This record gives sequence, C-alpha cells and structure tokens, in this order.
Amino acid sequence: MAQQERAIETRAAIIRGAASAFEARGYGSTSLAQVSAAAGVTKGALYFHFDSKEALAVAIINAQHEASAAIGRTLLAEGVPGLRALIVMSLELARQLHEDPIVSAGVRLTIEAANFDTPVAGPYLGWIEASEEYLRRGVAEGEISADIDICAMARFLVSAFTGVQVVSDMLTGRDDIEDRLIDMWAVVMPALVPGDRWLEMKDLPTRIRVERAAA
Amino acid sequence: MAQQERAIETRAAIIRGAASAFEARGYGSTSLAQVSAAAGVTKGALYFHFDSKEALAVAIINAQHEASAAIGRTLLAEGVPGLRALIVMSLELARQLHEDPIVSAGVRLTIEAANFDTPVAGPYLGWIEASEEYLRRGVAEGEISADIDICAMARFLVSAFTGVQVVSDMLTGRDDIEDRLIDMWAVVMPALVPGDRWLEMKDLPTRIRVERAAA
Amino acid sequence: MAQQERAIETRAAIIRGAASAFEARGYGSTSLAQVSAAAGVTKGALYFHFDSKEALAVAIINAQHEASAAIGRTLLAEGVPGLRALIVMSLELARQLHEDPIVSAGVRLTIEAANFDTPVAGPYLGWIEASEEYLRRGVAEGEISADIDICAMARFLVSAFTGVQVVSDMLTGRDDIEDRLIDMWAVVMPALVPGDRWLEMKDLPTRIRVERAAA
Amino acid sequence: MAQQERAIETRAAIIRGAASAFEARGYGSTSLAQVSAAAGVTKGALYFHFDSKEALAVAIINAQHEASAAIGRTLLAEGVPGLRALIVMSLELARQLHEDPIVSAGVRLTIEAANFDTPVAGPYLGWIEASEEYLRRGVAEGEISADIDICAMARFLVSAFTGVQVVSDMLTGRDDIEDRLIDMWAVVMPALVPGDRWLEMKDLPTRIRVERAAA
DNA sequence: ACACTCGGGACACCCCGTTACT
DNA sequence: AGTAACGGGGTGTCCCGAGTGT
Repeated sequence: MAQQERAIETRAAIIRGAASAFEARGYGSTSLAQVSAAAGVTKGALYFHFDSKEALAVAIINAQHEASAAIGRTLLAEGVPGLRALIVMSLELARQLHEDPIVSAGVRLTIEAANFDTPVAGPYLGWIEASEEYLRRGVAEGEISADIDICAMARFLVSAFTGVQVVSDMLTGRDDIEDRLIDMWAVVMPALVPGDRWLEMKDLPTRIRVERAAA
Repeated sequence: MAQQERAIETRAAIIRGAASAFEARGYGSTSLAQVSAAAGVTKGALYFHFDSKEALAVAIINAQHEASAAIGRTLLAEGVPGLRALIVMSLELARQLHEDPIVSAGVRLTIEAANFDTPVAGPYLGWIEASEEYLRRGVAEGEISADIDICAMARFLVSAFTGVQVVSDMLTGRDDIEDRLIDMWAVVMPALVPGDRWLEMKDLPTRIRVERAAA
Repeated sequence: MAQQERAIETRAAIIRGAASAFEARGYGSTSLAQVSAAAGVTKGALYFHFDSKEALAVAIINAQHEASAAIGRTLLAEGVPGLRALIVMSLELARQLHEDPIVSAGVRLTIEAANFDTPVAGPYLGWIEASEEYLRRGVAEGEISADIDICAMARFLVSAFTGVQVVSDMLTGRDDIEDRLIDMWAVVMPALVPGDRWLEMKDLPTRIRVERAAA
Repeated sequence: MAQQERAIETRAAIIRGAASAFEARGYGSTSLAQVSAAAGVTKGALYFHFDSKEALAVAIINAQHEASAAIGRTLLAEGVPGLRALIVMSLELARQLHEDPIVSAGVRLTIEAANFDTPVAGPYLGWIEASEEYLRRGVAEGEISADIDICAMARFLVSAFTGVQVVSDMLTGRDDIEDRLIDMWAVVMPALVPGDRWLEMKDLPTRIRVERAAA
C-alpha cells in the first residue's frame, strides 16, 4: 500500500504542476517538458499516469469540477436558504479561482478545451443545475419572485459569473473579483427579490461577505 | 497598382484563413501549415506579409477590434439613445461573433494572448468605455436611473456579455446567443430603468430584436 | 513446484505472444507494450523472464530452431530414404511456417536479427548440413545421381526453399506455399535423379503430398 | 532551375543515405537521425522531401525497382535470346545487389515492408512477368522446352533467385553470390533445356559469366 | 520464486516556426 | 511570392530497473 500512496502523491503532484503550467501559458502553448519540470517528475511518471496531454487536461478539469461541486453539496446538506446559497457559492468559487491553481487552470482549460476529442461541458451544466435547485428553494421560501424563468435565470447567473471572472482575470489577475461579484449581485438582486422582501434582502451580499471575511 | 491590390487581397485571405484556423483549434495548437492551407497560400507568402505567427495573431486581434469599434462609432454618430445603443451593440456584437470568423477568432486570441511579447490592449477596455458613455447618455435622457454607479455597471455589462457569449459558445456553438442576450437584458433592465419609465421600456430589447430581424 | 509450472506457462505465453507480435510488425517496429498485451502479461512479468527485448527475440529464434530440428531428428531416426526425407522436410517446414507463429516469427527474426549483439547462427547452417546428410544417403541408395556436388546442391535447396517461402509470404501470406514447393521439386528433380530411376521417382513429391494430406 | 537541381541532388543524397542506413540496421531499428546523419542533411530537409519514414522507404523501393527494371528493358530492346537474357539478368541483378546500396536496401525493405500502409509487392511481380516474357521467347527460339509451365517456372526462378540472394547475404554478405547463381543455373538448366540443345547450352551460364568478367 | 506497480530517462518521429535565395 | 532547407523541440512511448507484494 505504501506503493499506492506514493503513486497517488505523484499523480497529485503532476496535476498540481500541470495546472500551474497550463494556467500560466494556456493549453496549446504549454509543453509537457514544462509540465514535468513544474511537477518535479519525469516524463516517464507523467506517461504512466496519463495517456496523453489531453487526458491530463481532462483530469485537471475533473479535479476542479469535483472541488467546486463539493461546495454545492455542503450548502445543500446544511440547508442554507436558496438566495444565500447562490451568493455564498459565487464567493466561494471566486475564492477558489483566486487561490487554487487547479481550479483556475480548470476553468481556463474548460474554455480552451472546446475542441478536445473528449468534449467537456460538464462543469457548466453542473453549475446551472445547482443554481436551478437553489432558485427553486428560494421561490419556495419566498425570497425569490415566483414569476421568474428559473432555467433562464440559472443560465444567466452562471454566464454572468463566468464573464465577471474572465474580465477580472484579464484586468487585475482576479484580484478584484470579490468586489466585482458584489457589483454583480447589486444588479441582479432587483430582478430576483420580490418587492415585499426587498428592504430585508438588499444588503444580503454585503452581509455575507463580511461574515466570510470575519471567519 | 495591380500588384498592390493583389497583395492586399492576399493579406486579407491570410487573415481570414488564419482566423478560422485559430478559432477552430486555439493559437498554440494551430500550426502555420494549417493556416497556410486554410488561407490557400504558401508559407512563403505568409512570411512575406507577417513577420511571425504572433504578429499574425495580433493582426487578427486588431482587425476584430476595428470591426467592433465601428459599431460603436456608428451608434454614436447616429445619436441613438443610450439604452437602445447598449442593446443594439450587444446584439450586433453577438451577430459578428456568430458570423464573422475574424471577430470570434479575435476574441479567443485576446484571451489566449495574455502572454504575448506584444501585449494586446484587448477590446474589453474599449467596450467598457463605450458602455460608460452610453450609460451617461441614458442618464441624461432619463431612461436610466441617476443613482447607479456608472463605472461598476459598465464593467458588469461587459462582463455579463462576455460570459453569455462564452457559455453560449460552449453549449451551443453560439447558436442561441441572441436568446440568451434577451434573457440577460430581462435581468438587467430592472436595475437600470427608473420606475416611472418601466412600463414604457421593459419590452425594448424584444422590440429591438424584432426590428433587426425585419431588416 | 506449482509455482514452477505457472512460471513455465507464463514464459511460454510470453513467447507465443511475442512471436505473433513480431511476426505481424517486425522486430524493430514492435513495442514491448504490444508484446505484453498480446501475451496477456504485464511488462513486469516480461522482464522477470527475459533480460531484454533482444533476449526475447533470441528465445523465439531458439524455440523455432528447436521445433525445426525436431523434424530432422525424427526423419533420421526413422531411416526415411534420402530423397523422400528432403521432400518431407520441406513440406513439414512449410506447414510449420504457415501454422505455427513461433516458427514464422523465428525465420523473420533470423533475417532481421542480422545485427544483434548476440549473433544468431541461424537455422540455415543446420538445414544445409541436414540436407547434405540426406543427399549422401540418397546417393548411397541410388536415388540421387552420384555426380552432383553435394555441398552446392544442399545449399541451393535450402536457398530455393527460403526464396519460395519468402515470395509465397509476400504474395499470398504463405497460403500457396505447398503448391509452390511442388513446383520447386518439379524443377529440381531432373537435376537430382539419375536417368534409370526417373520414371519411378518423378511423381514422388506429389505422392508424398497426397500421403500427408490423407493423414 | 538551379534551385530544382539542388533539390534533386538533396533528394538523391537522402535516398542514398537512407538506403545505406536501412540496409545496415533494418527499417524498424533505424532512426531518422541516423538517416539524416548518413545523408549529410538536416532533418528539416528530410521532412521537406518525404512525408514520413515510411514514405522514404517506399521511395527507396521504387528507386530500386526502377534500377532493376532498366536491366530488363535493355535486354528486351537488344533482342537478347530468352535463356541468355534470364541468366544475364540474374547476374546483373546480383551485381547491383552487391554493389548498389539502394538496390540491396530496396530488396530488404520490400521484405520488411510487408505491413506498411502502402503495400508493396511491385518488384517481385515485375520480375515474374519479365521472366515469363523471356521464357516465352526461349520457347519460341527452341532453347527452352515447350512443355514447361511458364507461369510456375517464372515464379520459381524469381523465388530461387531471392532465396539465393538472402542466404548468400546471411552467410557471406553476398560476396559469393555469383558462384551461388552459377550453382543455381546448374540445377535449373536440365529442367529448362530440351535434350537436343543440351550439349550446346549446358555451359551457357559459365560462358556468360566469363564474358561479363572480361568486360 | 514469481509477479506487478511505479517511475526514469532517453530518444523517435514528426513537424514547427523561420530563414536564404530566387 | 515561392522553393528549399534548417535546427530545434513537441508529444508519445520505449526499454528498462527499483521497490513491494504474494
């Protein structure tokens, strides 16, 4: 079993190294030599664990997907109210994007991987579904207007988050992503919250942010 | 001058071919052989017109930038009202993105080109500035609430547009981008339009879309 | 000893798999991964039994050499007349070549192995010697002319057989090798059989073939 | 045109170098680095002239085929009698095989190339057809028995020649190939020549050899 | 004794981006 | 604008041990 453990550690090191390499230069412009150097392993080890460069990219995407999905599962399990869950998830995802190279590499690869043999749309569909679930909860709880189109709204929220993250990356290297998400929620909230809950809810994003900063 | 004209045509053909090649596989994964095949010219011709692969990518980015900026100039020159101008621009940009390979390649390259020697300003700043200008007009005209943060809003609009386009590309190859933009405006409008203009304005995006389809 | 038996079986499986792999693509163009896949063992097992790829090839050559030599021993032991022994051996060898992958791989490797570190004596010398022995017997028995050059004839017979097999392989995958050997004997017999035995002997190859087919 | 000439010369140099490299180590075990070193060109030049390693091998095979076919054309054009033509061709082919690396490499590759994407049986079929033609001539001229099976005989002659050459290569590096061909003809002649021409013809191979040596 | 997992380097082949010379 | 060539990696994968079970 000691063998197994070493292999697992090696595999994780490869994914970490590959993530930071891909993140830095993009998939197509990164060579496996750079990957193996960044991971501190030889190409033999790399070839043992992954069949191809593309398989490596897919593995990173999956690892990122898993890391992100874990947030959603936790929020669901804890019974967090729908609107709060959406906001928390966006902020938590942003934190991962900023701090975890695997996650940031994963989203970059998901975009660049549009033409892989193994097509990958997974993460986005997963996020959209999760958002729909939260929206439905919010409607049930009365925090969210009953007359919105849940599918369209979920899709737009994921799109908007994606765009905020891409633009923040381009302009500030994602340093300002939290501020931009607060801006985003300020725009979106009026379309979500019914009039009778507005006063109560309008500061929710800011309150959540402060809570998180305190922790 | 016949020589000149042929040279110009060749150069344009190279840019078109390169755009569709880069669009399909990404910058790093596209070879100049593929580019020259797609353009129907020899590599010799390619190097006659462009100093390097990177220079070619930059030329595409500039061509796209120019195509997009032209939209903004036209709208400004025609004195289109602010809110309408924003919506028209988003739809027109979407159309270019869907139909003009040079534009879609330019957008993709702008993202991948983050680490070129020649840093590209990127169209994003330009779009943000244009949006600010339109927002200011809208405020002056009373179509847009006076109490919004213009900078933040402009930035968010560009981000949301970017995200909508990216996600639409991933899920449907941008075939549904117009529908998704209408969804986007449905969410954003409540935050933009003051209460006393709501009834009058709320169908504006749909109306504009119908107008454009008629043309 | 159960261990021993399993090891022997594994070793045999490796040789079989390697033979069919080498036979199909040639030594240099066959990877050990293909070998281990064809043999149904892991590369670890492979390297436990054989020191190197080359050693594996040599083992196949030896196995084939042994299989072929067994024919000669049997014929000698049974006291088969010289000319008949030559013909039987050619047909039997052809059968092995067509049906036993180890033998066909062995002869292919013998040719390709010309530049191995461990030079392979090659079965050719063995076959030539055996043929000389049979020819001497035939002369003693009066079936074969006394005035032929035994060394030259033996060498030519082996060469002709080799060529027939190579060309048959190339044109028909050795499916017609028996027919071609009958043709060969038709050409060679006049040079071997003395005039006074001609009528009696001229149908010998065909008769032997019929005998073998009946069995 | 000077360009063209240089390219042709480079291409020829690559074929020469590749031939000697393949001849020495076999197709699969020869690297393109060895080829380019032997040819004195860079790998870029190699890639410019040939699409792949396999295409290079095919080019060698074709070059050899052409060199060999030229012999046949000359003999036909000069109206050399059938039997003499067969013998001359075998000796001339042997000389090429011994002296011209392109020819010997071509023959070796033809055998090893059994599993190329572009299958190659060309040379052998060509030789067989040429032999049939010579045999028919010989029959017409009365030098060759009318009752032989021309197809079978032609095929056997080519096979026997192939085998003689292979075995001679293995045992002496083809140094004794002429002697072995004289041996071959000694065995084959009785099956070819009708009784009434025997005395006149039986020394033909030796006479031809002496003629050639004198030239 | 036998077998396998895991990893190490070294190339092989391909072909890439680029330059000289027309 | 095009032909011919250049070197230098890129990816893949090869052949082969070291370490660990069974």
